[in-house]
Amino acid sequence: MADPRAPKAPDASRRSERSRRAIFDAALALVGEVGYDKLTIEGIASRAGVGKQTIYRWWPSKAAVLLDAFGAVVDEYDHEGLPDTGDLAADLKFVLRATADEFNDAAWQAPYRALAAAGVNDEELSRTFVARLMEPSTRVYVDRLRAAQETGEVAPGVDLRIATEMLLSPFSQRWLMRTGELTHDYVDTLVDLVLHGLRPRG
Amino acid sequence: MADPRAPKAPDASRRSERSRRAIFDAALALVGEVGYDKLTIEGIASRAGVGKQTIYRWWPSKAAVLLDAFGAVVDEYDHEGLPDTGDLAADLKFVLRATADEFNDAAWQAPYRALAAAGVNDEELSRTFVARLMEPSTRVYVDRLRAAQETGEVAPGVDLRIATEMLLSPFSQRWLMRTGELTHDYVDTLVDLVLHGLRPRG
Amino acid sequence: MADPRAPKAPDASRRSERSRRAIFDAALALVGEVGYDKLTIEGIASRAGVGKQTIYRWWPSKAAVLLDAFGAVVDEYDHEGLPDTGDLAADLKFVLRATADEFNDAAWQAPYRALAAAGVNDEELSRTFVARLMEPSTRVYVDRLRAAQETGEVAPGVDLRIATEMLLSPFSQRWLMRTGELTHDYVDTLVDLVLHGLRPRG
Amino acid sequence: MADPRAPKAPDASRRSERSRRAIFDAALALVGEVGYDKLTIEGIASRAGVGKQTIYRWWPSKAAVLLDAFGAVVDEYDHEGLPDTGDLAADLKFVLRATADEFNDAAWQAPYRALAAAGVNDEELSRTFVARLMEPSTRVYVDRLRAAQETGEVAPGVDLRIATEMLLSPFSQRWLMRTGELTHDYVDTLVDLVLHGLRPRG
DNA sequence: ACATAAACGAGACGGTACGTCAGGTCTTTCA
DNA sequence: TGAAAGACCTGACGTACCGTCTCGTTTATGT
Repeated sequence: MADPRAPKAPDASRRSERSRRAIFDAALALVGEVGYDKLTIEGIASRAGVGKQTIYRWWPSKAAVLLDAFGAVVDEYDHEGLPDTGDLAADLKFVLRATADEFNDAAWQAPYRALAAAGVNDEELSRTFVARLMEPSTRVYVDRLRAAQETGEVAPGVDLRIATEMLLSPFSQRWLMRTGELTHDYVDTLVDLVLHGLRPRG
Repeated sequence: MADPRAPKAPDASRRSERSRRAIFDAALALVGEVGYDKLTIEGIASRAGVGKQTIYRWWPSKAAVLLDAFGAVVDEYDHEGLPDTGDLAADLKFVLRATADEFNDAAWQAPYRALAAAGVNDEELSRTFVARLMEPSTRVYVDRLRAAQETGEVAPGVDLRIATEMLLSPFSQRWLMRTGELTHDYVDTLVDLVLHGLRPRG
Repeated sequence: MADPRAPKAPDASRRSERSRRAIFDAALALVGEVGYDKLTIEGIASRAGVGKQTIYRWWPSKAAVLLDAFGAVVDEYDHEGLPDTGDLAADLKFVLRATADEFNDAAWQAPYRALAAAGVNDEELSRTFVARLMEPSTRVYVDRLRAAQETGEVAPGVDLRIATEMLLSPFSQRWLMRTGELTHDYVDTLVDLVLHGLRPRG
Repeated sequence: MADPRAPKAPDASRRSERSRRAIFDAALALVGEVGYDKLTIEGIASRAGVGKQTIYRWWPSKAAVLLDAFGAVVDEYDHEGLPDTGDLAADLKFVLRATADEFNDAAWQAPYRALAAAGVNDEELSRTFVARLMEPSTRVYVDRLRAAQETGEVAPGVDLRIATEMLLSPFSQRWLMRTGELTHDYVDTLVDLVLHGLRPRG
């Protein structure tokens, strides 16, 4: 029973896949070239060889377009859990070093920064951004820490969500606010310091 | 030795203090009312009873106006160091609880969020933002931790800058990305977890 | 064969007739109310209930708008030739008296003056102004004088273009520069004096 | 007895002659370089090395400045009457040919055109323009024609003001509206045609 | 296979804000 | 105290995009 007040419900089954792809490509290319503030719907449409209405039909804002576009890229990566060699510190350092390298890659910077920034001012967008892009990566750390908690490497009773934040937030914050470099040394120091705090006491 | 290529250097000594104040008030009021994206230079000028050119003469962007405006407010606070009762955990919890309350205050939210977001996409702005608004607050934590290190509460050799990040970044990140509430309980748990990691090993 | 350097060619077939009309009406009304110098594109757009871009899309300047607007009004008049009763003097006086009355009408004054003035400083505009508004009225005089030349009322060999100027220029000049009134008496005297000069000699 | 409502009465005796000259020079130079529409008070002030207020103190508009500036130049010419060799046609042709050459000189064009155009839309300005610049040149023609009327070359009873208009208006109009060239041939034809009309009848 | 309805490309439209320019007023500083 | 310098408020400029709204033109079933 459709809401008769609804303005229009475009028929998703007839949607042009070609246009969708072209819009994603254009959006990602443009945000890298001109930055988020100068990214425009008209620019995306023109670069994609698409009518403006085709964008407005399927997305409510340029942030939503970019989120979908970036999400499509991210989804192509496998999201296996973290490795579990039995050495928690080594496992965390290994993955975080790889993540640091990723964040230092220019192709990721522009869209990720843009979306993070847009989310800061737009509550709904930030919820989607967190759920779609941040939560999946966060969860694997929580899972690995839980495994470590079960083997006694991490003290029982520690709030793993907060523990993960202690690990990932300094990392993200440094990058977002440019308060420091994301080097492998930094990652190692951070992991050691955090794990020390999580270790069973006494 | 002035740069002869400089387009024009307005004479700061003739600047109207009345206009400057009115612009700050208008900017802060408007960013709270309509949000950063709908904040416009024209809107600020009109609300402040000021010509647009008076804004363009002294600031390069709306972000710069807002940064100055918010900075002026922040500067009115005393920036004493953290209390030092000898109990590091208690001191940190006391101050962080107060900060949490501050961040939950709507009047602070709008401009701070706006500037953080703008900084994410604008390197130069982010440097100013960090130096002007974040660094002063961060430094007092570093100082308090150094004092604690000297009394042996904190292990020698710990990188205090990173330690401070472990404390403040999860806090900021939660707030910026809305991944959780800033409650007193959260603050207490975070402080305990972090301090445990900093404690001398034994 | 389109000029590829041309910036953009708006599609005239999609043009809104309603907007075009509204712009003409607004331009003519405003030039009468506030005068040419205080006539603004923004004012026209606002009065016409039209976006500024809709004006800039189709006209290069406010003078061009006004020229089209006034031209559209003028085109509604029939441009029959002058009457030919066989009495040249009477025919000229009859038409020139009517023209004098027209020029003394406030509704004609504002746009005509404005365009004449704009043309003085803008060569291209003046060419259009002359071709579109002045030439058609001038031609009918030349034609009538030619007929008179064939009947012998006007001396053969007289340059009819210059003869027409002798008749019309004093008239226009008086009005433009406000050096005198355009009365029926003035018209009669002028016609008599000019025709005397054109009469066959001997 | 000064009008106490008058906002301010600058003391003309203290006026800086140096500034006045510089303003005239700047105005005439600029109107030639950029045209009347792009001539600005700020531009004149800056070029003249003068404060804007110094212009506003002494003139009400840029047209007034230009009128004074051009008038000062014109006043340096002697305004003797027309020559009177006894041959009216020859005398008129001689002077009108010289005038045609003058009007074809670029240095005269810009300010004269500008003032004529400004006068079309501004009644008060046009009165001053006519009285200051046009009337003196016109009067010498009227005087010469009166002399001719007394010798019988021109029919008694002819309105000399209108006769002069028949001679000068076609000339000015051609130039203002660019409807034709001001050649010596043109001048000769015009003079002959007009004089024929003025000749005693019978 | 073909009718038909939707999505599509294109882009004109009424708007808002941009950043710039100049107008005319006012104040400060200097000679 | 007149003049230079220039900051100020005002308001129009011409441009860029916004989001909405037609226009024909594909395209993709569904009978």
